[in-house]
Amino acid sequence: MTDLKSGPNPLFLRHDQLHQGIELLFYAYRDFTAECDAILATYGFGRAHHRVIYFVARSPSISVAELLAILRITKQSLSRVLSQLVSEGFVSVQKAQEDRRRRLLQLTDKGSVLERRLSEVQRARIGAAYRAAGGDAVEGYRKVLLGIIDENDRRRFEE
Amino acid sequence: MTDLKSGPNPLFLRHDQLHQGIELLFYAYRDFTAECDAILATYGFGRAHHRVIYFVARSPSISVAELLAILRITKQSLSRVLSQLVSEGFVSVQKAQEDRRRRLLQLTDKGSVLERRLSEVQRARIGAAYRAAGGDAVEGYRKVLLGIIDENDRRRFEE
DNA sequence: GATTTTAAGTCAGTCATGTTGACTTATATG
DNA sequence: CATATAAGTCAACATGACTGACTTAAAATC
Repeated sequence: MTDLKSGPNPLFLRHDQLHQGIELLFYAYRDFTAECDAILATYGFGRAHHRVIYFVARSPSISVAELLAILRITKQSLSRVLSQLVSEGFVSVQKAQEDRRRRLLQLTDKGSVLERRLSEVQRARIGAAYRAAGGDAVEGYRKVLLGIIDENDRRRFEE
Repeated sequence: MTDLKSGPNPLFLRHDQLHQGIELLFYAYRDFTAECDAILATYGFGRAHHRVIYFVARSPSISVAELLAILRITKQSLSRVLSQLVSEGFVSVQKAQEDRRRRLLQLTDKGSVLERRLSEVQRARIGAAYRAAGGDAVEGYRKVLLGIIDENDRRRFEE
C-alpha cells in the first residue's frame, strides 16, 4: 500500500509528496517575509503595515472595506496600523465622491518610497526564483497556488 | 519599455508578473493556514503549536535546537508552546542517550491523533490543488518555492 | 420625512506569539 | 579543572490578532 509507483502525473499522491509541498510553502513564506520585516523594523513598523502599504500600492483608492476583505482581519486590527500609517504620513485618506461614507486610501510620496523599497526586495527574490526555475515552472507555481486559494478569491487573478 | 513581449520563458520579468506571484503566495498562505487555525482554537492552541506538532511528527526524536533552526524563533518563544504541549500530553521528551544534554521530542498517541487531523486537512487542500494543476505544474511549484527559500535550507529538500 | 442599513471609527480588554536580556543547570569536551 | 554547549527559566515588552459595545455620518428604503 505504501509503495505504489508514482508516475509523472500520479492520481494518488503520497503523504510525503504532499508534506514536501506543505513544507516548501512554510519555508518559502518564512524566508520571503524575513528581509522586509528587518527593513520595516527600522521604521517601527511590522508585517501588518507592509500588507497595507502593499495592497494600497496595488489598488490606489482602495476602500477600507476592500482592504479588510483582502487581509481577512477585523477593522479594529486594521485600524491600529492604518492610523499609524496615516498619522506618520505614509498613507492619505479621502472621502469617495459618490458615497461619502467610504474612505479611499492612497500612498503619499513618502509611502511610495517605502513601498518601492520593500517591493524591490521581494521582486528580486521571486524574480530570481522565477528565472532559475524557468517559464514552465512559473506557470506551474501559479496553477498550484491558485488551487490552494479559496475559490472566491481566485477571481482576483483573472486578467 | 512596458510592452516588451513576454515569451514562455522571459528573461525580463515585468513588475506585475512578479506582483502576481507575490500575491499568490500571500493568499495561498492565508487560506492554507486558516482551516487548521480554527481546529487548533478548539484545543486552545495556535499556529505556533501546530508548527511544533507538525515538525515533531515529520522528525520523531528531533532535538530542541533542530526545531529552533527550522522555526527561526527564540527558545523562549518555543518554550511557551512546547511546555504547554508537553504538560497537556501531546508531546513527550526524553534525554538523548549519547548526549544527555539534548532533549528529544516525540508525539504521544494523543499528539499523533491531533497531528493526523491537522495534516489531513492540509493534505486535502494541497492534494486537490496538485490534482487540479497536474504533475508538471507540481514540479514547477516545487522549483519556484525552492528558489525562494534561503540557500542553506534548500538541502532539506534533497532526497 | 422617518427609519434602517451601511461604512467607518473608537474604546476597552484580552490573547497568541514574537522579542531582548540575564541567569541557571546539567553535561560534554578540551 | 575550565570552558563550551544544550536547554530551561524569569521578567518585561511589542505586535498583531481577537471580541464586544458603542458612535457617527451618509446612503438607502419604507
